[in-house]
Amino acid sequence: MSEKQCSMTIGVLAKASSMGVETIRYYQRRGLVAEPEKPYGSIRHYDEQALARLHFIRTAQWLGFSLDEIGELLKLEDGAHCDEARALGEQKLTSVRQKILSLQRIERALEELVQECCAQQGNVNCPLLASLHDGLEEKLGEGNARKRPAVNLS
Amino acid sequence: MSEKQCSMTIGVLAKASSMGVETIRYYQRRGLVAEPEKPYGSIRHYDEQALARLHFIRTAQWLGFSLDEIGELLKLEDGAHCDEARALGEQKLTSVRQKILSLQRIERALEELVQECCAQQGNVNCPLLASLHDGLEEKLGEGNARKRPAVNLS
DNA sequence: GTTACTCCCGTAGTCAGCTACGGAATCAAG
DNA sequence: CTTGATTCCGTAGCTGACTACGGGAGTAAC
Repeated sequence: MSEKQCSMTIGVLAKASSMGVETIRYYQRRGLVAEPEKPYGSIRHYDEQALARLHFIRTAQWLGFSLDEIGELLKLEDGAHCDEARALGEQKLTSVRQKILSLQRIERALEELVQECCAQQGNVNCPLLASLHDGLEEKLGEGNARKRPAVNLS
Repeated sequence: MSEKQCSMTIGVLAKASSMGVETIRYYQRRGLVAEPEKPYGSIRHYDEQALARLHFIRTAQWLGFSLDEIGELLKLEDGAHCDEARALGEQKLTSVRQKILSLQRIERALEELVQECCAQQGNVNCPLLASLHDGLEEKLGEGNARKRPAVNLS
């Protein structure tokens, strides 16, 4: 179970990790995954460790770490730098919490706008569009109106 | 107060809206802001309405609307399409709420990881890094492990 | 009337994280 | 030994929202 065929081509590795071949090659170029030496012929072979690393990358990515930050984490990989890893985790936690707060403010504003639209059906004046024109200061309390998107909603 | 100098150059408009000149020109190219005819000479002049539109764009952007979506909203601008505007608002509200849920799951996972790191200071084995290796299935309940970043934390 | 700033316009570059393309080499099956 | 899939490698394209550059023209101040 922990020792499959310790020799996958990149295509097999891609399937095993459900990533694209090109993605893995991209990670190699970024230095996140080592390129194994070409053993015989000229085709590289990958082992369980490579698969584990892809797993690591994907999990960290899910937690919101960028590829650069994942690079940092991988430098601490031996487990001896718990403090640094924790610091990175705490930073990320802070940014996640800020993002949640921003989104909750946005949620409340949108909620109100949509409700107002529901309340006065049939009227010609749309309160949602009106609020976009007039700004949302009343709805948000001053100081909350940011210049740029508070959050990337993809 | 509502009628300043009804004739700003793009530079003045940029300052008034605290956007860059290039940004405004970009919005013109995208069709979000009208290019006024060149009146005398060959320099365009903008009025309060242009400023209001930039305000609209920024507020909508803060709410998480993309420039494309803002284009949609602007097509409804006369206020007669309250239903469509509300529908767009509801869609956005749904995606905001999903994003909040994702972030809260991430928050919980990070919280636990950081706490474990704090709990066993001085140990060689870092539980945060270990979890990234092993995956977070235990911490998240199966089915939550997404392939790609759940959220853009910029 | 000269200097210095701003505007106009098109094009191209930036960031992140991929994704695609094209041509040569290699490998496995028949 | 040929066919067809896969790999290798470099380079280029994609998305979204800007941001920068370069050269020419207009405009304002002294």
